[in-house]
Amino acid sequence: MSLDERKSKILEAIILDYISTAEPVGSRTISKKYDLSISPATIRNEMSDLEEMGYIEQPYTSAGRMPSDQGYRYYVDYIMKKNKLDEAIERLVISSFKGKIDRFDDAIRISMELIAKITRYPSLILAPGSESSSLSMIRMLKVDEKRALLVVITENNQVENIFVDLPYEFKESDLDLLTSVINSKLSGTRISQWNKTIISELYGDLLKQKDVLATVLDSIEDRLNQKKEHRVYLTGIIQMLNEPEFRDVDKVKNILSFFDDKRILEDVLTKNSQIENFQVLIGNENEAKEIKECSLIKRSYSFQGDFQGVMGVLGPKRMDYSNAISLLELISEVLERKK
Amino acid sequence: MSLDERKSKILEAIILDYISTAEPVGSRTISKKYDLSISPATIRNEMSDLEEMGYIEQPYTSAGRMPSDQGYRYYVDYIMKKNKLDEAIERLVISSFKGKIDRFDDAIRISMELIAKITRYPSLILAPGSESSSLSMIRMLKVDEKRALLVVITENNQVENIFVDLPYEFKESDLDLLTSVINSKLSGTRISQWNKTIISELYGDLLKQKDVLATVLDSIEDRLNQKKEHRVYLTGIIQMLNEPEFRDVDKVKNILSFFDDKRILEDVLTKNSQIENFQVLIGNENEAKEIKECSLIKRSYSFQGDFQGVMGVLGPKRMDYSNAISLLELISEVLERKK
DNA sequence: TGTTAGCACTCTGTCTGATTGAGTGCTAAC
DNA sequence: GTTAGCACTCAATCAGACAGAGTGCTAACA
Repeated sequence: MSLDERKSKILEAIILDYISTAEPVGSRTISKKYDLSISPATIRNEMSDLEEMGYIEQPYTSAGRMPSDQGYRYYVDYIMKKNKLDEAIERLVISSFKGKIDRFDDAIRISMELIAKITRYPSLILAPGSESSSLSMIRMLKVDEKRALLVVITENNQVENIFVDLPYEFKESDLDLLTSVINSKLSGTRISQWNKTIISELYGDLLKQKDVLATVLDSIEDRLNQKKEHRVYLTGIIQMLNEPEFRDVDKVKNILSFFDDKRILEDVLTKNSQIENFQVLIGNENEAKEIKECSLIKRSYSFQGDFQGVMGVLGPKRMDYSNAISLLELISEVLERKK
Repeated sequence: MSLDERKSKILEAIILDYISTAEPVGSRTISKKYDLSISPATIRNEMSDLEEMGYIEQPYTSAGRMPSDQGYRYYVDYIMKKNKLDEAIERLVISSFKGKIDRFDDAIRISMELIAKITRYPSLILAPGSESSSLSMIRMLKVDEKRALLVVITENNQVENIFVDLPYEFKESDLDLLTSVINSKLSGTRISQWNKTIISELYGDLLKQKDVLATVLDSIEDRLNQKKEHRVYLTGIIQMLNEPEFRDVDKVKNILSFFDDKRILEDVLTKNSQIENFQVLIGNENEAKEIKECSLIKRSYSFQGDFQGVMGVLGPKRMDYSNAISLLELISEVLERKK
C-alpha cells in the first residue's frame, strides 16, 4: 500500500516533528513549520485520510496526530533517506578503535560505549558464545600435587581457565603428553562437533588416563555451556530515562526488568539475525512485551571475518532511525576489517 | 544523649510503624496499634519533646511524625535488638553455598544474589583487587611463532590471561626457563611489593631476555591495575523501585547513576572498612550525594581467611536494619569458614 | 504533678466546576 | 480541489469547597 507524494510529505512532517517534540502534532504546525505551501484545512483532510489508512493516530478526539507503528514502518522503509553520519562522529568512531581492535573484548566494549554515547540510547551487544568457536589448543599447568589449571584457548583467542582436581598425582610431563594427544585430535574443531566418534577415539588413545580425560572434557563442556548465558554486553540504560516517554516509574521498571534478564536479551538479539543482516523492529513488532513501546535496531556483525554476533540500540519509537542505522553500519564495518 | 523508657518506646513504635507503612504516623495510631497503655494526648506531648530533641520530624504542620536520621541512628544503636534470622532463611543461605564455596567468584555471586533476594534491596560486593593478592606463579604458553599466552595465578586462585607479543621467536623451553626464574623471585610477593630491588635483581638474572621480561612485567602490572576498576559486583536494582520512596523518576535516575559509576561504588564501600568491621550509614551520614536518602549497611569479609572485601546492602532509610545486619553477619561467617 | 478529654486549628488531598487553548471536522464559498 | 470560517471536543490548569488526619492548647481530673 503506497502513498501519493503529498500524503507522504505530510506523514514525513508529522514524524519528524513528533521525533523532535514528542507531542502530538496538529495541522497548523505542519503548515507553518514545514514548507508544503498548503493550508491547514487541506492538511486536515489529508491527515484524516492518513488516519483512516492506519499511518497516524490520535490520542483523543481533537488532539494532534502521532505516528502509528505502521507509520514509522512506512517512514523507515520508504521515506527516510539514509543520510551520512556526521563527519566528526565518523572520525570519533574510527579514532576510538585505533590500536584497540585486537582483543575481541576491548573491541566490543568500545563499540558498546560508542553506540550508547552517540545515539544516547542503551546499546546491547551479543558476543558469540565460546561453544560456537573452535578449539585452538588446551594446556594443563600443574598447580599443586593433585590440582591442575586447564587453559583452553579458542581460535578467536578467547581464553578459559578451569581448575581441575586430578584423581592421582601427575607429573608435569604427563600432563603435557595428555594435552598434546587431546590437541592433536580436537584442535580446530568446535565443541558442538565433539561427537561420539571423535571422543571414543580419544579414549582409545588415552586408555590409561581415561578418568582424567573425562574430567577434562566435562570441565570444558560445562564451562563453555555456562558461559553461554553471559554473552550480552550492555550499557547506557540511564540515558533512556531522560526521554519524556519514561516519565513514569512503571515504564522504567518495565524496561529495567527487560534489561535485567540476560536470557530475554539474548533471545531478542538472536531472533532472525541469521536470516536478516539488518533489522528494525518497531513497537509491537517486538515480541518481548517489555519493549512494545520501543524500537530496536539490530545489526549482525562478524569480528575480523571470524565469528558472529549481533549489536543493537534500543530507543523510543520516535528515535532517529537514520542516524542509528548509519552508526551500526559503520561500527560493524570497522569490526569486520581484518587488521 | 539518652531517652527515658517511655520516649524510647514511643520512638520505637514510630519507627516500626513508619518502616512498615512509609506514612507519617500520628499519636492515635501509636496508642491503638502499639500497646503502651497511654492516651494519644500524652503521646502527643512526648512526640513534641522527641521532635524538639531531633529524633523525629514532621513533613508539615499537622501531619504525623516520621523518624529523622538521628532517630534511626538512636534506634539502630540503642533500641533495636538483633533478633535472629528466620530459621528457614538461615537454612536457605547455608544450602545455597553447599558445594560451591571453593571458587571465589561463585561464592561472591551467590552471596550477592542471596542478599538481594532476602532483603529485597540491591546488594553490592567489593571483591579484593588482584593487586592486593600475592603471586602464586606465572607460566607462558607458546601460541604461535611470536606470541605467547601469559597465565598469571594468584594465591587465591584467581587467574589472569594476557597475550604477549614476543620481540623474537622463542622456544617453549626458553619460555619455561624464563618463567621459572621469574617465579622463583616473585612467587609469594604482592604486585604492590615489586620494588626496584627485586626487579633489578631479576633483570640481573635475565640479562639476555630483558626486553621480554619488561614486556611480561608491564603486562602483568597493566592488567592488574586495569582490573582494579571492575571489582564491584552488583544486583537487585529493580527491586528498589518497588519502594514507595522511589515513585519519582528523578530519584530513580539519581540512584541508577549512583550504581552506574563503579568508582563511586568502590569508594563508598572501601571508606573506613579497614577500621570498622561493620558499618551502618544512615541518610546524610553517607558521603555520596546520590544516596543521602538511603541507608547503607556494610560488612567487611574475608574469604577463607585469605583476603578481604566488603559486602553491603543499600535500602531506603526505613529498611529492616536488624534483619539485614544478621544476614550479612551470617554470610560473611560462611565465606570466612575454611572448607 | 502527670494524664487525659475536648476542641479549635492547620494542612494535604481530592473533588468540582469554570476557563482556556489547541486542534479537529464540517460546510460553504472560491 | 482548495480554503476560510465556525462550532465542537477534549485535556490541562486553576480556584474554591470540603473532608480527614493530626496537632497543640486548655481545662479538668486523679
